[in-house]
Amino acid sequence: MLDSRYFQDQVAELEAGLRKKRASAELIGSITGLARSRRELIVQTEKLKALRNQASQEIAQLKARAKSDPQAAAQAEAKVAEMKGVGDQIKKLDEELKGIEERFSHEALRIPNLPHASVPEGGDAEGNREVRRWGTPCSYGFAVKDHVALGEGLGVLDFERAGKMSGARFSLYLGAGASLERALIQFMLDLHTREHGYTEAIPPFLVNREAMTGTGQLPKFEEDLFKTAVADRELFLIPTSEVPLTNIYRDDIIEAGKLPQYFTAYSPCFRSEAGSYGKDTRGLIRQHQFQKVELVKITSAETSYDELEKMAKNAERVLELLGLPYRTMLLCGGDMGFGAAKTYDLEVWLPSQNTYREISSCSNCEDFQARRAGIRYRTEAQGKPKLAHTLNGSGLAVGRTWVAIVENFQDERGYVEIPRVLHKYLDGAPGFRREGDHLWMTGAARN
RNA sequence: GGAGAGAUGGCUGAGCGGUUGAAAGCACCGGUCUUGAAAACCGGCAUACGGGUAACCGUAUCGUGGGUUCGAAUCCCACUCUCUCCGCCA
Repeated sequence: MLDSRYFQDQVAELEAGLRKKRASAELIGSITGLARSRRELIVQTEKLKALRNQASQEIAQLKARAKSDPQAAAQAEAKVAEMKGVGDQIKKLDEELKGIEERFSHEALRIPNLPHASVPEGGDAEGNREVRRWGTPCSYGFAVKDHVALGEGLGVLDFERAGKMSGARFSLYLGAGASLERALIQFMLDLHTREHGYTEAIPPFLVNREAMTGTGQLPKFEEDLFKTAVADRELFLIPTSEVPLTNIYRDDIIEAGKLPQYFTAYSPCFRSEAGSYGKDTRGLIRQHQFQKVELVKITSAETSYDELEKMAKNAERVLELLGLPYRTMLLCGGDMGFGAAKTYDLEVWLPSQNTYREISSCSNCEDFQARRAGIRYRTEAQGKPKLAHTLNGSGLAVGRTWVAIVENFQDERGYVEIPRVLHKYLDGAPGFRREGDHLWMTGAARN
């Protein structure tokens, strides 16, 4: 949620920001009027409440004297009668205010974050700016296969059986395929906890409506989520562990000196993919369930942009250690997500598609999530709490990393060479074969 | 799933329906004293919203939501969560 000053005194800035983000200016709609009515109603009801509080004290004092002073008793009765109407009036105004507040937050919660000044103009991916490129795509002396052909060929990936039990956009990894996925998770977590200073977490994978609202998935994007309702209890499957990790400090005040906080977690992620019909229907690229290692930072307002740069580097490091060519894109306003003020996307090279595909997205949400979720911090022991800044990034999407490894490191036999940093996790595992210094995924672990 | 107990400020813990934002203690911060520290003493110490250039003022908040009342931490109802015991389970 945005600072309420944008709905009152800084409407022009709000409009400019929304324009840059290619968000409809209709979003502003009635919100400025609602903000004004809200303020007026608050002034009105609070005046009445002050009157009532004062009268209540007078009544208390009069009643205390009433035993010995019949006049005081009569005065108390009169005061009570007088206040009867005021109470009703307050109740009426409170109801009216509640209605306004509901409409106000209904709209305010649906307005996206505004982009940082350094975000380029642009309406779609065309407007993104490449900031870094690493590695050189390999040239192959044979016809490259995509990861589906390779995975099914090795017997480590089975979409047909996954479909039988769950439907389209689900996958079944088997044998060496599952081992590779698990090794990637372990490798990423080890790297981020041991070298990048993140605290590992295993958070809940089902969260409530408040948590989803805190990070911005709700109320606007409910149709993108899987929801469970068991015995009247409403829970949502997380679309990313950004949600539980960021909510660790929901409604908290973090004491001075405890920032920044870094968290990393592996989790499955669940997305309905409503509205992506026909896109990426083949393979692991777009699934209802996928695995991800997430990075989340809670920082002070002063350091969040430095921390964003570091976070993007942390994610890039994973690709570099795996030897996967990538480029880093600074997203333009129109291509950014709802809560982000600035986003870097990492895109990995996929030979079968002859292009770079998104594998990580690192964003600074500034205080947008913190305001919704009530995440604050103190700069000094006695200081006023301030809204924290929250950042999140993939470190990385595991399924897509699996795809990139299988495709980039395939050979003519249809085997996949395993990057050196993964050897310690996979050497000796069924479905892998050592040839000198090299380790290959050869599949055939299945009977 | 069954039975019971509870939820008050950073923590512990009082609180007859009426100056209770809330006693007391601890913790924390500032000061006096001290060569320094401790002890002792004095003072301070919640958050949000609204008004005001500001000093400051007002309102709300005692798990959450409703109700009764001129007035609710205190009474009533519903819900949530926590703890204990039994059952079940990884």
